[in-house]
Amino acid sequence: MRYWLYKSEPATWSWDQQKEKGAAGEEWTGVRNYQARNFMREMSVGDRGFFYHSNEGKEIVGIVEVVKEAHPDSTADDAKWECVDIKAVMDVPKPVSLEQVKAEPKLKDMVLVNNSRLSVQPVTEAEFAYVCELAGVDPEKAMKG
DNA sequence: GCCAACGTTGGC
DNA sequence: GCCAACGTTGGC
Repeated sequence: MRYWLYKSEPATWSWDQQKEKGAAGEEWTGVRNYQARNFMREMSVGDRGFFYHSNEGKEIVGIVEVVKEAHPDSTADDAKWECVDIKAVMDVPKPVSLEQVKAEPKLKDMVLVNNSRLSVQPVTEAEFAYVCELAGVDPEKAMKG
């Protein structure tokens, strides 16, 4: 089991819209960055991740799970671009802001802080657990389902 | 709305 | 294969 973070501008694709898709989930389309695509290729069904609102909000608002591994992105002209399908698992009671993440010494190495332009990124198990605590989520539930 | 950081493109 | 020009992301 690995952990990830997905960024989305709420004006384009929000957490509410993600939740409306329910257990079937939805394709995480639109990634046009090789690093981000390569991370998606590494994902397995069941991997958990954070859903982050960029630009507006700038906070982690929910927990998602991979339901389908990497496959061609139907919105891309070029077959090289791929996406996974993810579903919403749970809200976080206390969204964790970028500001909070930056203020936490334990989270100083998060990609979110160090590479602000990467839209799909890995999160370590320790980081994931700690952010869960800040978010008011039981890490056991968030990490094991 | 600005701009820094970063990635990609394309001329040479 | 270098690197200048350009485009995009996303924090501020």
